[in-house]
Amino acid sequence: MSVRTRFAPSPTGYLHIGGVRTALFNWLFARQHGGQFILRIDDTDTARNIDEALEPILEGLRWLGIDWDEGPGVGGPYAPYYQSQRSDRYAAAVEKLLASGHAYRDYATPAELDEERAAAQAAGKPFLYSRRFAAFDEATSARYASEGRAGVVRLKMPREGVLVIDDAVRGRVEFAWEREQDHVIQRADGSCLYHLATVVDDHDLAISHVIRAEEHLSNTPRQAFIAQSLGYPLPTFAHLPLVAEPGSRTKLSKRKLDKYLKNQDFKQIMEHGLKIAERIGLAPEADTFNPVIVDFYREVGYLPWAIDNYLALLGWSFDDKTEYFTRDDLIRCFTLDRINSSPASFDPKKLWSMQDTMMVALPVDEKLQLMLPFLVRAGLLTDHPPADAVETVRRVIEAAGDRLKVAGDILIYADFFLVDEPVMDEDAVAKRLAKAGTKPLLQTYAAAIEKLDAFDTASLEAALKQVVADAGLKVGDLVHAVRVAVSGKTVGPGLYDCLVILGREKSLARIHRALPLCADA
RNA sequence: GGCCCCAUCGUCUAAUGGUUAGGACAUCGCCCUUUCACGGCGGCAAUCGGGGUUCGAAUCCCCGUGGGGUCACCA
Repeated sequence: MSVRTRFAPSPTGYLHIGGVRTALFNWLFARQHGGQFILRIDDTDTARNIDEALEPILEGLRWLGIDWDEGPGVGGPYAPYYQSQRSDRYAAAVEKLLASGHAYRDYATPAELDEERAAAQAAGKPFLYSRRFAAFDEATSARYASEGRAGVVRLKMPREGVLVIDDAVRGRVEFAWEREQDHVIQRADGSCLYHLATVVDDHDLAISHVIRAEEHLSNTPRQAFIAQSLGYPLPTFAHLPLVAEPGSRTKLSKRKLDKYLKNQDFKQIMEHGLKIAERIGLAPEADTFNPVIVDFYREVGYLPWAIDNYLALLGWSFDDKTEYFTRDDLIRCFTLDRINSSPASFDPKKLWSMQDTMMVALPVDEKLQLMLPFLVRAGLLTDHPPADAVETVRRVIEAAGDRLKVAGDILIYADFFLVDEPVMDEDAVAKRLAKAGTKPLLQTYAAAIEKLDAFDTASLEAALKQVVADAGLKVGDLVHAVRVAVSGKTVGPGLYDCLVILGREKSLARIHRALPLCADA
């Protein structure tokens, strides 16, 4: 039997980092076995704007390189891949379950159900529906209907025995049938619910392995019941450990951003992202600008494979040492039996570190291609920048070296090269230029580099050392001042690299322009 | 609360009965250094508790304890 896995997102408008981990594991498993990875859209509930709410999810997956063999955009032999378009299959399954006595029509009102639930709770007993308004034949149905009651279809769960699931991650798991509710599978309006739909689809699409998060483990009995009642063989289940909050074991949730921001590591990642977002005019208040959502990383300029690689290690490991994988290596190494069963908390610092390592290793040309769009969006470059501007950026990237952690960092390191006049940071000026004695030093250095034969890093450095030596001072007394004078800030690539990239003329102009900011001494 | 799952450094994890319990991130110290960053060297740091089984337990069993998930006409 060929391996077929699926990722079945609901069109919610965003791709959750935990969802990506699930998708990734399904994808890896399918790729390793030469099987198919299917994308199915579980939209049984949401009726409106599916396209709009789905696009960010598809885009996120594409960006991450998680490609699907069947599903939206690519079609496939089992189309359609939207649950909203498969309702006739579900209706047929419901009829079959009704006919075989595995389900029944129920006419209890929500209030009557609440009453039973409250009574059970008062008695300290687990709630189990009495089936008081169940209709097992047409006549009873008709009678309830004539009373104005609306009917749903419920599963008629077994009330004895145990279900044994052999989970690929957790091993043998047992459930007592008597603890299972008579879940609703079809609403009063005839539409079907998730559990029914997912079982029918997994069977119809010939899914061999259902790899999903642990939160679905307790849903498994009702799904197994539906499958068995319909005569379907059970797929292999693999329940993944939850992706938990930083420093905790609670499920990671998009809505708890405020809480996570109290975590220093998380906060740092967010604030760094915000700094970049601000420069490219992104609305940081946007719902999706959140490190729990994949969009955040794409917009800030992370490398997609860094996300994949990091996420692969959340709940899975290859051995005691290997942490960095190429795409092919990961596909080759991945196995279900090395998936962990305890929750794994999301550590933004570890992700950052992998991102850092991968970005450093990236060839300059590739960095350039990733970074240019950020400069365009920030208005520092035009849509089709002239070759000399691109060359400047390339030289900045080389000079900045490993200071560039994400593509968006180019905005912090390249901005002052690309404008006529750098923005002078007040604190930087106060700290490095306003000091007494700085002005004559700068003037002397300006005069020295004006006369330099070769305007290169070695000559610039030698000249600077000569100037401070003549004045009986230290390198630090001048180098910081020059940096602020030409760039407006205290941090950046190596100073001599900056001067060379700017060129003699601009460097001199900037130093002269900064002189009035110095204290008169 | 019922049911289910889980339990090794702060975090991700390795060790599938025999290791001084290993690695990575974070952290701390030192070195390098014109800023920032990188890098180098070193340090701190864990088997939840109690009983068994065994020559021997992080590993197997039981009981506690703790954490988590789930209990919808959501997915």
